[in-house]
Amino acid sequence: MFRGIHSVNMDAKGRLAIPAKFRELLNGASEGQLVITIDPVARCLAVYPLPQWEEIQAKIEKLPSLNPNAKRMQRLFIGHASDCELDANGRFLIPPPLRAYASLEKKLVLLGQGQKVEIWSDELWQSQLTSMLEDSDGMESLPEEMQSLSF
Amino acid sequence: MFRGIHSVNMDAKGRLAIPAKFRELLNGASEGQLVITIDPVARCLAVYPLPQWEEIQAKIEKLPSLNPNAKRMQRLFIGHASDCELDANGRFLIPPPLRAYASLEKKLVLLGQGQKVEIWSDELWQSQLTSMLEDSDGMESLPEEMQSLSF
DNA sequence: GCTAATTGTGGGTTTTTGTGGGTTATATGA
DNA sequence: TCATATAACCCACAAAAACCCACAATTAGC
Repeated sequence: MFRGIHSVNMDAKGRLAIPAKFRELLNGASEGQLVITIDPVARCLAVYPLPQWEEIQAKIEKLPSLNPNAKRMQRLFIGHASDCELDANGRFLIPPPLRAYASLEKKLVLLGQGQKVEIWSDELWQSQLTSMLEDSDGMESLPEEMQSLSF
Repeated sequence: MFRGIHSVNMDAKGRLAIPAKFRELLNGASEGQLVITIDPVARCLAVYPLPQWEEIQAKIEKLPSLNPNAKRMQRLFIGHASDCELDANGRFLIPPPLRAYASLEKKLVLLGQGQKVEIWSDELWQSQLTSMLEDSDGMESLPEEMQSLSF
């Protein structure tokens, strides 16, 4: 299970070093093979260990092709998915089109999110974070399942 | 069950020594393995023994991914959760991003809160305490479940 | 009130992790 | 077929965190 936040730098060659904690999980689950794609909703990227990704792709492919939203989801999500492999130092290259989608420059933020890791530009993440924290209404309009959560 | 308040100092390396009482509880529940994350509502951190945290994470991950508030909760809560382990002296390192979130400097306050321990900057806690005490109206506008509590 | 044990604190050392850059291979297009 | 650009591979150094040990302070027991 991925969790936690890490600040990392993308180097001049567009390589991203995965922090040691995430690397262990990726190596364990898939010998360093991963899939990176875009988040269709937010301007960030999502990284999955290969096996988990294949399950997700299978589910999405089964959606009815004639439904425009399903088609859209397939184009965005599957269409942008690239296979990557970690090098000897635990780094991989982020494909340039994905870099552009998420406005990635030097400073990035990695967010562990259970089965996937999200990649944000530092700048975008900071503003996202600020608005999430300011918007205190959010907590009152939570889905029912959550109202009863205590933690 | 954690309870009680403790003042502690974070050392120059960002390490925090858990008071003996809490340490016993953590060691018993999880051999010193713990998870620290932010409180999405207040500017403080929350520490859980690993097993309890995993239950909570599982619940939160099951929330619908397309609901924006659920997503927000996942990013804040799971996104900031880091695994830590107590060293031989019962200390652990607070990840720098979390330190920043809760404005932690040297003097901290630990607050036992049942299944979790809250970590506050001493300064923030003092002002929080003052405002909680001043705002005595609060007690009259409690949710129904509480109106009937006797203690 | 003294001693002993436990707890809290500081800092040095070693190992791991992160970062940069050089070199070789591979692909692309002229 | 060759030239150029890009990506994979490899090595070396810098930084940080984990580990370990030793001492100070506090508490408890006698």
